[in-house]
Amino acid sequence: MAQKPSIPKGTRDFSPVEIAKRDYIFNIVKKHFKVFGFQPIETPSFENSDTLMGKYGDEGDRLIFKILNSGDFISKVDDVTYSSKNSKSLTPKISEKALRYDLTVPFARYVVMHQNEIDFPFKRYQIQPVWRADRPQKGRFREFYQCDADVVGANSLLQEVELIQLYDRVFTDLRLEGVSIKLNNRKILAGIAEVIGARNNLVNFTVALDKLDKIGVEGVKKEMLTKGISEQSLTKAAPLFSLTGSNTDQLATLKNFLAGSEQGRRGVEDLEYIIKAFDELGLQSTRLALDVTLARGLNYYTGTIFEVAAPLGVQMGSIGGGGRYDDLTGIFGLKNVSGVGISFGLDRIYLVLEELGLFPEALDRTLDVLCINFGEKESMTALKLADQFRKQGFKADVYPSNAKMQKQMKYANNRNVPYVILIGEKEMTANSFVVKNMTSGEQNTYSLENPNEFLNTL
RNA sequence: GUGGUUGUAGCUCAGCUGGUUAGAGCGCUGGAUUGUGGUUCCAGAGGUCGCCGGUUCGAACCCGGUCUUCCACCCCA
Repeated sequence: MAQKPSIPKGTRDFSPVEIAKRDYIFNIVKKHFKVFGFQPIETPSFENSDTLMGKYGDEGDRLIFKILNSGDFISKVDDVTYSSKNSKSLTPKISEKALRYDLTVPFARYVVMHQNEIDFPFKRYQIQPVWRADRPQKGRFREFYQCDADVVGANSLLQEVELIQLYDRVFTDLRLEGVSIKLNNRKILAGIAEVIGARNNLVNFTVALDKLDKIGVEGVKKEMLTKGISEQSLTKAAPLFSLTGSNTDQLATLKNFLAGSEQGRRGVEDLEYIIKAFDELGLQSTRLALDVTLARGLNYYTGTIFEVAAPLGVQMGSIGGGGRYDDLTGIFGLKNVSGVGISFGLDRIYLVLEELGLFPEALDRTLDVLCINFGEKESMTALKLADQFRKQGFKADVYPSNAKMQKQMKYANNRNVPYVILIGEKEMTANSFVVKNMTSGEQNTYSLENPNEFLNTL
């Protein structure tokens, strides 16, 4: 008996319309990647486990899909490990490969392995699926695409400025208005922790701070207290919970607040440079917003932190993120190579565009003309005509069988074909073809000698 | 990984405290219409009620497990 087929949790099939929409986004993103001078690379879908494990924190390790070794792997496990029933110690003995969790760490690995062939600064983009053994939710999948652009080997903040421009160009081109690019700096977060006396608790402090817009001031304070941050520290941090005003105003407040921390001051300088640059350069459709509560990717970001929020009113987590990491390739033995990069969350951008109805209508036009099949002789003539159309780049097809007219028309209708071509006995003798406009219902006759007369109207 | 939620026809969903043969709309197939779709009318096909087990004279409905969906945590694109 045939069983009902299914696909794993958090994965999806993509139908033709969906592919057309995905390609639409891909192509726009790619176009701008190229225009900004980025070059594409690809890396394997799976890596050696030690390349990935330990790079994303404990939480990340848990979410990495491990690949079982081939062969009789279990017999090679020593008895002690085997009977310990401890997943953490057993896993490395039965699995030495894992599915890629993001594109940044594999890129770092790539840079180290190919350092002698690469001309630095190296700007690369990469569009490939990644896998996370997460629990799915809306806009959260276990297999999804990331589109990354990173620059390695350049310390200059000019890169940050360019990456923000890149975000701006892509979202403008996608006609997605009201996107905000949130900006912060790891050095500022470290500076704050230093100033309020929570230096040893930086990660807990920032993770809690990151939730400000979600759980409110009281919620954040509560979480910080339970994570061992003192009452005095919280009192000192109070001004941060109510930062308001323009980016410049906030920077001024921060500068003051962080005067006692060298690291903090450097972070402020970084942000100041970037924000000032945009006073001069301007942005097309996005908004740049300083946000000290932003704390992403703390496991490797060391400088700038980016996060892109969908337009107000759209219920969706971040649609992009990125940052600067001074030491990423250091893990793989290459010191002093700075990197900065951004990522587009393709699947989420898709959902946002869908929700706002921003996909061009033309995307579902998968066929420009369909020729009705009237029989053997007629279909041969139709095929010749279709061939001429195809040679000129139009999407043309001939219905494969001499089915009932009604059925063929219905097929054309369901496929959203704008023009149907009829070549029957009458047309054959007159050496002509009839074009029916499926929107208006109008019909026009053209000569088979000169099909361009019709094509020129398309 | 923790807590909750969902699953009935291809799709969206009804289905009473557990009681004969599980329904609707849309879609599909055929006909009205032998060269005209999208509108209309008529007829028809299509369901192991997610899966496995239990309670019961009797289960779509109650219980347990499992898979899936969505949500809140954790974390994150």
